[in-house]
Amino acid sequence: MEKGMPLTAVMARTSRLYRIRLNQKLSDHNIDLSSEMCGTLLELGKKEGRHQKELATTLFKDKGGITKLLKSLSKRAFIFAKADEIDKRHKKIYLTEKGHQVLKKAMPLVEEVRAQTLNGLDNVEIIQTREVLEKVISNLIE
Amino acid sequence: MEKGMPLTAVMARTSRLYRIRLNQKLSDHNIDLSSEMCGTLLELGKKEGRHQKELATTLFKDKGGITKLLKSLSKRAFIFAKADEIDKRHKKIYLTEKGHQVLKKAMPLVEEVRAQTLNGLDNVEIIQTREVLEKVISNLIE
DNA sequence: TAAAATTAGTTGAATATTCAACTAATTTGT
DNA sequence: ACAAATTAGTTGAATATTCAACTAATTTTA
Repeated sequence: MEKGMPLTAVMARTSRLYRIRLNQKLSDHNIDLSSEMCGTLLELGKKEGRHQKELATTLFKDKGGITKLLKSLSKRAFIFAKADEIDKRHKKIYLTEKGHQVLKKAMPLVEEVRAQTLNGLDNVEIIQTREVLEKVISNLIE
Repeated sequence: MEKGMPLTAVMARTSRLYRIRLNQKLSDHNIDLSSEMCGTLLELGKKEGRHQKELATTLFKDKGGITKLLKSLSKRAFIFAKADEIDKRHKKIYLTEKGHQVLKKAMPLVEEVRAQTLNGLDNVEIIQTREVLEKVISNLIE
């Protein structure tokens, strides 16, 4: 890797490579999910019926982005939405049975890629790296 | 930031935020460049006449991606291409006069955003973080 | 040297990102 | 109560990402 490359470029490259690896792993197992879709199902797996807005925040998507992502997942019949009866601006998002099934198949693959990603790193390195990235994030947020 | 969030998600978020900041800074100064286009001009500023393929490698784009990026820059008349007379498969890429001018305006803004990004980090942190990211990259490359 | 493999680049499709304009529902301020 | 502001979500446009199919030029190899 080039010495002068900015840290942000190294980060961008790393996250792109991670995404490629996970996409590949899922596709190798004939799972019709992108890594972003997969991340969304993982969040829904933790707790269903969450508001679309809350999912967007958790997944760091803007509101346009989450709309498109959920549309892809709906098209594949992995999720469905209900209006929140109390505040009709909100949509509550649920996994379908098919969504539960695909998530169950995807989870160990996500874990495999995560393990590959962190292979040979000790906890101290991981924690310190997170701390630096979080400092950078707070520098970049207003 | 959520404790359980994977390191790769933190990286993705960080590089997205960086890109947003730079896009914003450029647009605030009425510079018609995205952060990716800007990065491309910066590379060309170091050395012109480079092969498209070489630029792609340096910028971590695939060949489809670099084609589209260079097309955007051509449309704005910031670059032009010549066929390599020795190996006609290659295209050599150059900055136009307009490209040189916009690069000159953009450079200090890139430097501002870089400084903002790294504000409060010491060199040791930056170097260690790069090392961790490079380990992750080598884990993810085959 | 002719066929096969490789390399550089283009294009199109699907997804992803970012932003701005828009609608609809709810909350706030007076 | 009602106008104004806010909030959730959709849509469309431009850019960006990833991959696969394709062309054209060059190199390998048998």
